[in-house]
Amino acid sequence: MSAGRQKVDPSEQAFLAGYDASEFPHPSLAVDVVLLTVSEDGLRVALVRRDEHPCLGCWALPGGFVGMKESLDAAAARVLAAKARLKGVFLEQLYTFGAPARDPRTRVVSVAYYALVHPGRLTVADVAELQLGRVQVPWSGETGGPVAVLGADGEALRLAFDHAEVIGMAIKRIRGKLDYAPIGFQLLPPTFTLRDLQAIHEVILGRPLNKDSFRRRMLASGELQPTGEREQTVGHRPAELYHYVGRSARR
Amino acid sequence: MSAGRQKVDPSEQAFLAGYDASEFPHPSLAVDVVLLTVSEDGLRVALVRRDEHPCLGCWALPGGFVGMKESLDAAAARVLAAKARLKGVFLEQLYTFGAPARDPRTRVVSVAYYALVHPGRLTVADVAELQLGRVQVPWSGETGGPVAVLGADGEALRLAFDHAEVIGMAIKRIRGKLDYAPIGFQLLPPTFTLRDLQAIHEVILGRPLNKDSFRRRMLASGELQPTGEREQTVGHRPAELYHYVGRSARR
DNA sequence: TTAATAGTGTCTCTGAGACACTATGTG
DNA sequence: CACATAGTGTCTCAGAGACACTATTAA
Repeated sequence: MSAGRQKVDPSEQAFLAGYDASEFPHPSLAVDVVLLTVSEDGLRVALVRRDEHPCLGCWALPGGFVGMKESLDAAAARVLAAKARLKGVFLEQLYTFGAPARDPRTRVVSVAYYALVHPGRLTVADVAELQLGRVQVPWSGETGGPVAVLGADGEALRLAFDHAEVIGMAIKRIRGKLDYAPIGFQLLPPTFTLRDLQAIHEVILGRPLNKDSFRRRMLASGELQPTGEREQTVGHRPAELYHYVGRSARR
Repeated sequence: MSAGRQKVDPSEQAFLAGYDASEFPHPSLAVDVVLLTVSEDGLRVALVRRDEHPCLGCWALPGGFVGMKESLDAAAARVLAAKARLKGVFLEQLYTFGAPARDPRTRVVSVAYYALVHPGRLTVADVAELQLGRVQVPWSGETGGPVAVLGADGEALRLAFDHAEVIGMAIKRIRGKLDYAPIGFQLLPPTFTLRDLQAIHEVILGRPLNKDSFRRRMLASGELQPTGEREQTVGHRPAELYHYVGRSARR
């Protein structure tokens, strides 16, 4: 229930059957953001290096505590702006992780968000202690479970807390939403070819897609509008450039 | 991020860029459970009457605060056991609601869960101040948004806080998951006919379904096993009774 | 001209909807 | 018997996969 805990009178005590008064000190509340992007060699996630205990030297998702007068969405947006200098990107709540021992020091419940962005909008260099790890998904379909993340030199990164699970949950979610929500477009520049879009879908789903069927489905959706322009200098016949116009343009 | 807040040394201060130290008092953390069932006249949700301010006399979702050493899932299960005397029912996290002013007194962030149960397992009489309201969904498909809930005498109930939104989110979620997750079976007794199952699906989706196609789809899924028994005394040809055997039985 | 990819036309296969028909219970 | 619903067989239609073919650009 959503009652506050200012005055705990006997009637509220009775009302909250099963609630132990000794539990009144409440958990800390944080947000963690799974910032995903797709580069040429696959799916990538933004991680920051922890410079203190616990998990010193591990890599963690960008995160922060929720302010008292701040909505959860606002907290996630603030974290994204502070850690990755990003504003106005796709950002959606994912799941809330609250295992009692997920942080060994104290109780921290974390509301996880996921964000999607085109790599062109990301400038890793200007944010210290941030890297884009390569995500390795050890399951197919929407099975779910923890993932591995590889660093620049190909070795697996040590991930902090339950963040391997959190990233896995984000992958599972976007795989499920990919074919009915405008997710792929978030990972592309404003104008793109159908082949670009298919590559994004294949990277997210982790399997090849049928070219013909993909083209038909995308064009039939009415969410794409041809710009009349073509890609430049590609060494072969250039493809038409499209841009996303959303659901409303559907006839 | 999932760091605790025991010792806040300068390096952590720098690490948590954008985090204001004045915000350290953290929000209260609660769980609310959307307990849904399907009776003959439609979808129903369990509500408890608030007997104090704010929203005195309104109807609220069963809920409670999260204990310091209790997982979120455990808190939701505890609430369900305390308020509705239910154990072992389907229970899954839904969404976390954290608008700063959702509770007018103090900041309460609520992790919403939804539970599904067959009405035969519910005994409303033995729990005081609990009623099963009739859910009226004012949108179609998976549009989402708040719902209305009607009391026994047909008038709309005044719902506490943002609980109309929370229930709406639960409906949206189960509509989306209905055809790829074993949700319908949770709302039926262990043994049921295909017509029963179709009625459940129709109530959840809020629209009629094609009988032939529904039968084929369900039988082809391999998740149903005929018991060899038939329903009794129905005034016409009795239908075969099935029970749910899960995904593993798929060939 | 050749290489490489863009884009089209068409065939088949599968699943959903529609509908007719048969089967089997109660009153 | 009539009546109501269970359950089956079959036709059609729409979307996905497969594949052949044409189109268009760079080198």
